[in-house]
Amino acid sequence: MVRRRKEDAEKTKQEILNAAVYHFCEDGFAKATLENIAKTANVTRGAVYWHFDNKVEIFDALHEQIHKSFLEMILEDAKINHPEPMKQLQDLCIHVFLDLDKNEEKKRILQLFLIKCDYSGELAPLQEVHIAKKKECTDLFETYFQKAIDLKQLNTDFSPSLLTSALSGYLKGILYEYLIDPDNYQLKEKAPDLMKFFFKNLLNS
Amino acid sequence: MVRRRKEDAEKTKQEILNAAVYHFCEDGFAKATLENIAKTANVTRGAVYWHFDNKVEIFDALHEQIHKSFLEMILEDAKINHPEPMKQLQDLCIHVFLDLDKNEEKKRILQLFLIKCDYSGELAPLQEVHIAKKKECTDLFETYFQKAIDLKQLNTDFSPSLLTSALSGYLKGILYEYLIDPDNYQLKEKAPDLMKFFFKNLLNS
DNA sequence: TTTTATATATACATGCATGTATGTATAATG
DNA sequence: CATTATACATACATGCATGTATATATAAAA
Repeated sequence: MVRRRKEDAEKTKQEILNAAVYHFCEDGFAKATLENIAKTANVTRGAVYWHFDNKVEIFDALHEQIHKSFLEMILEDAKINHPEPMKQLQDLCIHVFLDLDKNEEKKRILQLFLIKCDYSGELAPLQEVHIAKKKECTDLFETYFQKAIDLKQLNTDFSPSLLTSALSGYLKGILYEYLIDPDNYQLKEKAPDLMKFFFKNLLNS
Repeated sequence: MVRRRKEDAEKTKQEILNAAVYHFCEDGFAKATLENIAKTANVTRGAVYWHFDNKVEIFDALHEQIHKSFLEMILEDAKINHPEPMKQLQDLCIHVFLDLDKNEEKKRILQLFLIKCDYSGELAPLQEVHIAKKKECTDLFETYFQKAIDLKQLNTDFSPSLLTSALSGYLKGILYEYLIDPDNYQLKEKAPDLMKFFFKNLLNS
Protein backbone atom coordinates (compact mmCIF):
# COMPACT_ATOMS: atom_id res chain seq x y z
CA MET A 1 0.00 0.00 0.00
CA VAL A 2 1.38 3.39 -0.80
CA ARG A 3 -0.47 6.62 -1.00
CA ARG A 4 -2.50 7.47 2.12
CA ARG A 5 -4.83 10.31 2.83
CA LYS A 6 -3.54 13.64 4.10
CA GLU A 7 -4.35 12.83 7.71
CA ASP A 8 -2.56 9.53 7.40
CA ALA A 9 0.52 11.31 6.14
CA GLU A 10 0.51 13.62 9.16
CA LYS A 11 0.19 10.60 11.36
CA THR A 12 3.20 8.85 9.86
CA LYS A 13 5.16 12.09 10.18
CA GLN A 14 4.37 12.20 13.89
CA GLU A 15 5.24 8.53 14.25
CA ILE A 16 8.59 9.17 12.63
CA LEU A 17 9.17 11.96 15.14
CA ASN A 18 8.27 9.69 18.03
CA ALA A 19 10.53 6.97 16.73
CA ALA A 20 13.29 9.53 16.34
CA VAL A 21 13.05 10.58 19.98
CA TYR A 22 13.33 6.98 20.99
CA HIS A 23 16.38 6.25 18.89
CA PHE A 24 18.13 9.57 19.52
CA CYS A 25 17.85 8.87 23.24
CA GLU A 26 18.77 5.25 22.99
CA ASP A 27 21.64 5.43 20.51
CA GLY A 28 22.53 9.10 20.51
CA PHE A 29 21.86 11.48 17.66
CA ALA A 30 24.92 10.58 15.66
CA LYS A 31 24.56 6.82 15.93
CA ALA A 32 20.82 6.73 15.39
CA THR A 33 20.15 5.59 11.84
CA LEU A 34 17.29 6.64 9.64
CA GLU A 35 16.82 2.97 8.88
CA ASN A 36 16.10 2.15 12.52
CA ILE A 37 13.92 5.20 12.99
CA ALA A 38 11.92 4.21 9.93
CA LYS A 39 11.58 0.64 11.15
CA THR A 40 10.30 1.74 14.55
CA ALA A 41 7.79 3.98 12.82
CA ASN A 42 6.75 1.06 10.60
CA VAL A 43 7.80 2.75 7.39
CA THR A 44 10.89 2.71 5.17
CA ARG A 45 13.56 5.32 4.73
CA GLY A 46 11.65 6.50 1.71
CA ALA A 47 8.91 7.85 3.95
CA VAL A 48 11.43 9.54 6.20
CA TYR A 49 13.11 11.28 3.28
CA TRP A 50 9.73 12.35 2.02
CA HIS A 51 8.85 14.18 5.25
CA PHE A 52 12.31 15.41 6.19
CA ASP A 53 15.42 16.42 4.28
CA ASN A 54 17.74 14.63 6.70
CA LYS A 55 18.36 13.67 10.32
CA VAL A 56 19.18 17.20 11.39
CA GLU A 57 15.79 18.43 10.27
CA ILE A 58 14.08 15.79 12.36
CA PHE A 59 16.09 16.93 15.34
CA ASP A 60 15.12 20.53 14.77
CA ALA A 61 11.45 19.64 14.43
CA LEU A 62 11.58 17.93 17.80
CA HIS A 63 13.15 20.97 19.37
CA GLU A 64 10.47 23.21 17.97
CA GLN A 65 7.86 20.95 19.54
CA ILE A 66 9.24 20.97 23.06
CA HIS A 67 10.18 24.64 22.99
CA LYS A 68 6.69 25.61 21.95
CA SER A 69 5.25 23.58 24.79
CA PHE A 70 7.37 25.32 27.44
CA LEU A 71 7.03 28.78 25.98
CA GLU A 72 3.26 28.52 25.89
CA MET A 73 3.23 27.34 29.47
CA ILE A 74 5.19 30.38 30.63
CA LEU A 75 3.37 32.82 28.37
CA GLU A 76 0.07 31.59 29.74
CA ASP A 77 1.25 32.14 33.30
CA ALA A 78 2.85 35.50 32.60
CA LYS A 79 -0.49 36.87 31.43
CA ILE A 80 -1.94 36.56 34.90
CA ASN A 81 -1.67 39.62 37.08
CA HIS A 82 -0.62 37.99 40.30
CA PRO A 83 -0.30 40.22 43.40
CA GLU A 84 2.97 38.53 44.36
CA PRO A 85 5.12 37.96 41.27
CA MET A 86 7.85 36.12 43.17
CA LYS A 87 5.37 33.73 44.68
CA GLN A 88 3.89 33.30 41.24
CA LEU A 89 7.25 32.57 39.68
CA GLN A 90 8.10 30.11 42.44
CA ASP A 91 4.86 28.26 41.89
CA LEU A 92 5.38 28.28 38.15
CA CYS A 93 8.78 26.65 38.52
CA ILE A 94 7.43 24.02 40.89
CA HIS A 95 4.57 23.39 38.53
CA VAL A 96 6.86 22.99 35.56
CA PHE A 97 8.89 20.40 37.44
CA LEU A 98 5.91 18.44 38.73
CA ASP A 99 4.29 18.50 35.32
CA LEU A 100 7.47 17.22 33.77
CA ASP A 101 7.78 14.44 36.30
CA LYS A 102 4.47 13.04 35.15
CA ASN A 103 5.05 13.32 31.43
CA GLU A 104 7.33 10.57 30.16
CA GLU A 105 7.37 11.80 26.57
CA LYS A 106 8.41 15.31 27.61
CA LYS A 107 11.10 13.85 29.82
CA ARG A 108 12.53 11.89 26.93
CA ILE A 109 12.63 14.90 24.62
CA LEU A 110 14.20 17.12 27.27
CA GLN A 111 16.73 14.43 28.03
CA LEU A 112 17.53 14.44 24.39
CA PHE A 113 18.26 18.15 24.24
CA LEU A 114 19.89 18.57 27.62
CA ILE A 115 22.08 15.55 28.07
CA LYS A 116 21.83 13.33 25.07
CA CYS A 117 22.92 15.57 22.28
CA ASP A 118 26.01 17.49 21.44
CA TYR A 119 25.84 20.51 19.22
CA SER A 120 28.98 19.61 17.34
CA GLY A 121 29.50 18.72 13.75
CA GLU A 122 26.30 18.73 11.78
CA LEU A 123 24.26 20.09 14.70
CA ALA A 124 26.54 23.07 15.29
CA PRO A 125 24.51 25.40 13.04
CA LEU A 126 21.41 24.70 15.14
CA GLN A 127 22.95 25.66 18.44
CA GLU A 128 22.70 29.40 17.90
CA VAL A 129 19.04 29.16 16.97
CA HIS A 130 18.21 26.98 19.94
CA ILE A 131 20.02 29.30 22.32
CA ALA A 132 17.98 32.19 20.98
CA LYS A 133 14.77 30.27 21.45
CA LYS A 134 15.72 29.41 25.00
CA LYS A 135 16.41 33.08 25.63
CA GLU A 136 12.78 33.80 24.81
CA CYS A 137 11.93 31.80 27.92
CA THR A 138 14.49 33.24 30.29
CA ASP A 139 13.66 36.76 29.17
CA LEU A 140 10.17 36.10 30.41
CA PHE A 141 11.58 35.24 33.84
CA GLU A 142 13.15 38.64 33.98
CA THR A 143 9.73 40.28 33.63
CA TYR A 144 8.64 38.56 36.84
CA PHE A 145 11.56 40.07 38.70
CA GLN A 146 10.80 43.46 37.18
CA LYS A 147 7.18 43.21 38.24
CA ALA A 148 8.28 42.43 41.78
CA ILE A 149 10.56 45.44 41.78
CA ASP A 150 7.78 47.70 40.54
CA LEU A 151 5.62 46.44 43.38
CA LYS A 152 8.50 47.06 45.78
CA GLN A 153 8.41 43.44 46.82
CA LEU A 154 11.95 42.51 45.89
CA ASN A 155 14.13 42.32 48.93
CA THR A 156 17.58 42.29 47.34
CA ASP A 157 20.34 44.39 45.85
CA PHE A 158 21.01 42.01 42.99
CA SER A 159 19.92 43.12 39.55
CA PRO A 160 17.04 41.39 37.74
CA SER A 161 19.56 40.35 35.14
CA LEU A 162 21.74 38.56 37.65
CA LEU A 163 18.73 37.03 39.35
CA THR A 164 17.62 35.72 35.99
CA SER A 165 21.03 34.18 35.40
CA ALA A 166 20.87 32.61 38.82
CA LEU A 167 17.39 31.20 38.36
CA SER A 168 18.06 30.05 34.85
CA GLY A 169 21.19 28.24 35.94
CA TYR A 170 19.49 26.80 39.00
CA LEU A 171 16.61 25.41 36.99
CA LYS A 172 18.82 24.01 34.31
CA GLY A 173 21.17 22.40 36.78
CA ILE A 174 18.36 20.75 38.67
CA LEU A 175 16.78 19.66 35.43
CA TYR A 176 20.06 18.26 34.25
CA GLU A 177 20.76 16.25 37.38
CA TYR A 178 17.19 15.06 37.49
CA LEU A 179 17.12 13.92 33.90
CA ILE A 180 20.34 11.95 34.23
CA ASP A 181 18.53 9.57 36.54
CA PRO A 182 14.85 10.55 36.90
CA ASP A 183 13.85 7.53 38.94
CA ASN A 184 16.29 8.23 41.73
CA TYR A 185 16.17 12.00 42.00
CA GLN A 186 12.78 12.16 43.72
CA LEU A 187 11.90 15.40 42.01
CA LYS A 188 8.33 15.33 43.26
CA GLU A 189 9.52 15.52 46.84
CA LYS A 190 12.45 17.85 46.31
CA ALA A 191 11.10 20.39 43.83
CA PRO A 192 8.99 22.47 46.27
CA ASP A 193 11.80 22.75 48.82
CA LEU A 194 14.41 23.46 46.17
CA MET A 195 12.37 26.34 44.80
CA LYS A 196 11.44 27.62 48.24
CA PHE A 197 15.10 27.70 49.09
CA PHE A 198 15.86 29.78 46.04
CA PHE A 199 13.13 32.32 46.62
CA LYS A 200 13.48 32.47 50.37
CA ASN A 201 15.66 35.52 50.50
CA LEU A 202 13.76 37.27 47.76
CA LEU A 203 10.40 37.31 49.49
CA ASN A 204 10.42 39.95 52.17
CA SER A 205 7.53 38.56 54.07
CA MET B 1 60.87 6.05 12.21
CA VAL B 2 59.13 3.66 14.51
CA ARG B 3 60.13 2.70 17.98
CA ARG B 4 60.73 5.63 20.37
CA ARG B 5 61.95 5.69 23.93
CA LYS B 6 59.55 5.22 26.82
CA GLU B 7 59.27 8.96 27.46
CA ASP B 8 58.54 9.54 23.81
CA ALA B 9 55.75 6.99 23.94
CA GLU B 10 54.17 8.77 26.91
CA LYS B 11 54.40 12.00 25.00
CA THR B 12 52.59 10.65 21.96
CA LYS B 13 49.94 9.19 24.24
CA GLN B 14 49.34 12.63 25.73
CA GLU B 15 49.30 14.17 22.29
CA ILE B 16 46.67 11.67 21.21
CA LEU B 17 44.59 12.67 24.23
CA ASN B 18 44.94 16.35 23.39
CA ALA B 19 44.00 15.73 19.80
CA ALA B 20 41.02 13.70 20.99
CA VAL B 21 39.70 16.58 23.10
CA TYR B 22 39.95 18.83 20.11
CA HIS B 23 38.10 16.51 17.76
CA PHE B 24 35.51 15.34 20.28
CA CYS B 25 34.60 18.98 20.87
CA GLU B 26 34.71 19.96 17.26
CA ASP B 27 32.96 17.00 15.68
CA GLY B 28 31.26 15.34 18.63
CA PHE B 29 32.33 12.03 20.10
CA ALA B 30 30.48 9.88 17.62
CA LYS B 31 31.61 11.70 14.51
CA ALA B 32 35.20 12.17 15.56
CA THR B 33 37.33 9.64 13.74
CA LEU B 34 40.45 7.95 15.02
CA GLU B 35 42.02 8.83 11.70
CA ASN B 36 41.60 12.56 12.31
CA ILE B 37 42.67 12.28 15.92
CA ALA B 38 45.79 10.45 14.81
CA LYS B 39 46.52 13.03 12.14
CA THR B 40 46.22 15.92 14.58
CA ALA B 41 48.57 14.08 16.94
CA ASN B 42 50.99 13.54 14.05
CA VAL B 43 50.75 9.77 14.19
CA THR B 44 48.76 7.08 12.40
CA ARG B 45 45.86 5.03 13.68
CA GLY B 46 48.38 2.33 14.45
CA ALA B 47 49.76 4.41 17.29
CA VAL B 48 46.29 5.15 18.60
CA TYR B 49 45.39 1.48 18.67
CA TRP B 50 48.61 0.72 20.44
CA HIS B 51 47.83 3.08 23.33
CA PHE B 52 44.07 2.61 23.50
CA ASP B 53 41.70 -0.22 22.72
CA ASN B 54 39.16 2.06 21.08
CA LYS B 55 37.56 5.51 21.08
CA VAL B 56 35.59 4.87 24.26
CA GLU B 57 38.76 4.21 26.19
CA ILE B 58 40.21 7.52 25.08
CA PHE B 59 37.05 9.22 26.27
CA ASP B 60 37.28 7.55 29.64
CA ALA B 61 40.91 8.47 30.04
CA LEU B 62 40.02 12.12 29.49
CA HIS B 63 37.31 11.93 32.10
CA GLU B 64 39.70 10.45 34.61
CA GLN B 65 42.03 13.37 34.00
CA ILE B 66 39.52 16.15 34.57
CA HIS B 67 37.82 14.42 37.48
CA LYS B 68 41.10 13.96 39.27
CA SER B 69 41.87 17.63 38.83
CA PHE B 70 38.60 18.78 40.41
CA LEU B 71 38.57 16.20 43.15
CA GLU B 72 42.07 17.16 44.24
CA MET B 73 41.11 20.82 44.28
CA ILE B 74 38.19 20.17 46.61
CA LEU B 75 40.04 17.65 48.75
CA GLU B 76 42.83 20.13 49.24
CA ASP B 77 40.37 22.79 50.36
CA ALA B 78 38.34 20.47 52.57
CA LYS B 79 41.44 19.69 54.61
CA ILE B 80 41.57 23.26 55.88
CA ASN B 81 39.81 23.89 59.16
CA HIS B 82 38.13 27.15 58.29
CA PRO B 83 36.21 28.96 61.07
CA GLU B 84 33.32 29.69 58.70
CA PRO B 85 32.62 26.64 56.50
CA MET B 86 29.93 28.40 54.47
CA LYS B 87 32.22 31.29 53.68
CA GLN B 88 34.88 28.75 52.81
CA LEU B 89 32.58 26.84 50.49
CA GLN B 90 31.43 30.05 48.84
CA ASP B 91 35.01 31.08 48.19
CA LEU B 92 35.86 27.63 46.90
CA CYS B 93 33.05 27.78 44.37
CA ILE B 94 34.06 31.23 43.21
CA HIS B 95 37.65 30.09 42.97
CA VAL B 96 36.72 27.04 40.92
CA PHE B 97 34.85 29.25 38.47
CA LEU B 98 37.55 31.87 38.15
CA ASP B 99 40.22 29.23 37.78
CA LEU B 100 38.21 27.58 35.05
CA ASP B 101 37.70 30.85 33.22
CA LYS B 102 41.44 31.17 32.82
CA ASN B 103 42.17 27.61 31.75
CA GLU B 104 41.24 27.01 28.13
CA GLU B 105 42.17 23.34 28.14
CA LYS B 106 40.03 22.63 31.20
CA LYS B 107 37.15 24.51 29.60
CA ARG B 108 37.36 22.35 26.51
CA ILE B 109 37.37 19.10 28.45
CA LEU B 110 34.49 20.20 30.66
CA GLN B 111 32.57 21.33 27.61
CA LEU B 112 33.14 17.89 26.25
CA PHE B 113 31.64 16.12 29.25
CA LEU B 114 28.89 18.57 30.06
CA ILE B 115 27.46 19.62 26.74
CA LYS B 116 29.27 17.89 23.96
CA CYS B 117 28.72 14.28 24.74
CA ASP B 118 25.78 12.03 25.10
CA TYR B 119 25.98 8.91 27.17
CA SER B 120 23.99 6.85 24.72
CA GLY B 121 25.02 3.87 22.67
CA GLU B 122 28.61 2.91 23.22
CA LEU B 123 29.10 5.45 26.01
CA ALA B 124 26.12 4.24 28.05
CA PRO B 125 28.19 1.84 30.15
CA LEU B 126 30.41 4.72 31.24
CA GLN B 127 27.63 6.90 32.54
CA GLU B 128 27.13 5.03 35.78
CA VAL B 129 30.82 5.16 36.59
CA HIS B 130 31.06 8.86 35.82
CA ILE B 131 28.01 9.63 37.95
CA ALA B 132 29.61 7.80 40.84
CA LYS B 133 32.82 9.75 40.41
CA LYS B 134 30.92 13.00 40.37
CA LYS B 135 29.17 11.96 43.56
CA GLU B 136 32.56 11.83 45.24
CA CYS B 137 32.72 15.58 44.70
CA THR B 138 29.21 16.52 45.76
CA ASP B 139 29.50 14.32 48.84
CA LEU B 140 32.37 16.53 49.87
CA PHE B 141 30.09 19.57 49.62
CA GLU B 142 27.78 17.98 52.12
CA THR B 143 30.59 17.84 54.67
CA TYR B 144 30.87 21.63 54.49
CA PHE B 145 27.20 21.99 55.37
CA GLN B 146 27.61 19.49 58.17
CA LYS B 147 30.55 21.41 59.55
CA ALA B 148 28.50 24.60 59.54
CA ILE B 149 25.69 22.87 61.38
CA ASP B 150 28.09 21.55 63.98
CA LEU B 151 29.33 25.08 64.50
CA LYS B 152 25.73 26.26 64.71
CA GLN B 153 26.35 28.63 61.85
CA LEU B 154 23.70 27.31 59.50
CA ASN B 155 20.69 29.55 59.48
CA THR B 156 18.17 27.31 57.74
CA ASP B 157 15.69 24.52 58.19
CA PHE B 158 16.68 22.75 55.01
CA SER B 159 18.61 19.52 55.35
CA PRO B 160 22.27 19.29 54.30
CA SER B 161 21.18 16.78 51.72
CA LEU B 162 18.75 19.21 50.09
CA LEU B 163 21.25 22.04 50.30
CA THR B 164 23.76 19.83 48.54
CA SER B 165 21.27 19.07 45.80
CA ALA B 166 20.58 22.78 45.47
CA LEU B 167 24.23 23.76 45.32
CA SER B 168 25.15 20.94 43.02
CA GLY B 169 22.36 21.86 40.64
CA TYR B 170 23.16 25.54 40.85
CA LEU B 171 26.82 25.00 40.05
CA LYS B 172 26.13 22.63 37.24
CA GLY B 173 23.50 24.89 35.70
CA ILE B 174 25.78 27.90 35.78
CA LEU B 175 28.63 25.83 34.43
CA TYR B 176 26.41 24.53 31.67
CA GLU B 177 25.16 27.92 30.56
CA TYR B 178 28.64 29.36 30.80
CA LEU B 179 30.25 26.63 28.75
CA ILE B 180 27.70 26.92 25.99
CA ASP B 181 29.08 30.34 25.19
CA PRO B 182 32.03 31.17 27.45
CA ASP B 183 32.93 34.41 25.72
CA ASN B 184 29.58 36.02 26.31
CA TYR B 185 28.68 34.79 29.78
CA GLN B 186 31.09 37.09 31.65
CA LEU B 187 31.72 34.52 34.31
CA LYS B 188 34.52 36.52 35.88
CA GLU B 189 32.12 39.35 36.69
CA LYS B 190 29.09 37.25 37.58
CA ALA B 191 30.59 34.37 39.57
CA PRO B 192 31.13 36.23 42.88
CA ASP B 193 27.61 37.69 42.88
CA LEU B 194 26.02 34.45 41.82
CA MET B 195 27.65 32.59 44.68
CA LYS B 196 26.96 35.38 47.18
CA PHE B 197 23.34 35.21 46.19
CA PHE B 198 23.23 31.51 46.87
CA PHE B 199 24.90 31.67 50.26
CA LYS B 200 23.19 34.86 51.37
CA ASN B 201 20.43 33.22 53.34
CA LEU B 202 22.69 30.57 54.76
CA LEU B 203 25.09 32.89 56.52
CA ASN B 204 23.43 34.18 59.65
CA SER B 205 25.71 37.13 60.07
C1' DT C 1 76.06 -8.64 20.31
C1' DT C 2 72.17 -11.17 19.62
C1' DT C 3 67.53 -11.46 20.89
C1' DT C 4 63.27 -9.87 22.20
C1' DA C 5 59.80 -6.78 23.25
C1' DT C 6 58.01 -2.35 22.12
C1' DA C 7 56.16 1.47 19.50
C1' DT C 8 54.69 2.52 15.62
C1' DA C 9 53.20 2.40 10.14
C1' DT C 10 50.86 0.15 6.43
C1' DA C 11 47.59 -2.69 4.17
C1' DC C 12 43.33 -5.04 3.96
C1' DA C 13 38.59 -6.66 4.69
C1' DT C 14 34.21 -5.53 6.21
C1' DG C 15 30.04 -3.31 7.18
C1' DC C 16 27.01 0.07 7.39
C1' DA C 17 24.68 4.64 6.80
C1' DT C 18 23.68 8.03 3.58
C1' DG C 19 21.62 10.12 -0.38
C1' DT C 20 19.49 9.72 -4.58
C1' DA C 21 17.13 7.84 -8.35
C1' DT C 22 13.43 5.44 -9.73
C1' DG C 23 9.16 2.75 -9.33
C1' DT C 24 4.22 2.68 -8.06
C1' DA C 25 -0.30 2.66 -6.08
C1' DT C 26 -3.69 5.63 -4.75
C1' DA C 27 -5.98 10.02 -3.40
C1' DA C 28 -7.19 14.30 -5.12
C1' DT C 29 -8.44 17.19 -8.99
C1' DG C 30 -10.54 18.71 -13.07
C1' DC D 1 -13.20 9.19 -15.76
C1' DA D 2 -8.65 10.52 -17.00
C1' DT D 3 -4.87 12.85 -15.21
C1' DT D 4 -1.75 14.46 -11.96
C1' DA D 5 0.41 15.03 -7.78
C1' DT D 6 1.23 12.73 -3.53
C1' DA D 7 3.08 9.44 -0.21
C1' DC D 8 5.48 6.27 0.10
C1' DA D 9 8.76 1.65 -1.16
C1' DT D 10 12.72 -0.28 -3.50
C1' DA D 11 17.14 -0.45 -5.57
C1' DC D 12 21.63 1.30 -6.23
C1' DA D 13 26.07 3.71 -5.75
C1' DT D 14 29.25 5.65 -2.75
C1' DG D 15 32.14 6.66 0.96
C1' DC D 16 34.03 6.21 5.08
C1' DA D 17 35.22 4.44 9.77
C1' DT D 18 36.46 0.47 12.17
C1' DG D 19 39.24 -3.34 13.53
C1' DT D 20 42.73 -6.47 12.60
C1' DA D 21 46.67 -8.46 10.58
C1' DT D 22 51.13 -7.77 9.27
C1' DA D 23 55.47 -5.38 8.51
C1' DT D 24 59.36 -2.98 10.63
C1' DA D 25 62.67 -0.33 12.98
C1' DT D 26 64.69 0.49 17.15
C1' DA D 27 65.23 0.48 22.29
C1' DA D 28 65.99 -2.57 25.99
C1' DA D 29 67.42 -6.91 27.90
C1' DA D 30 70.22 -10.94 28.08
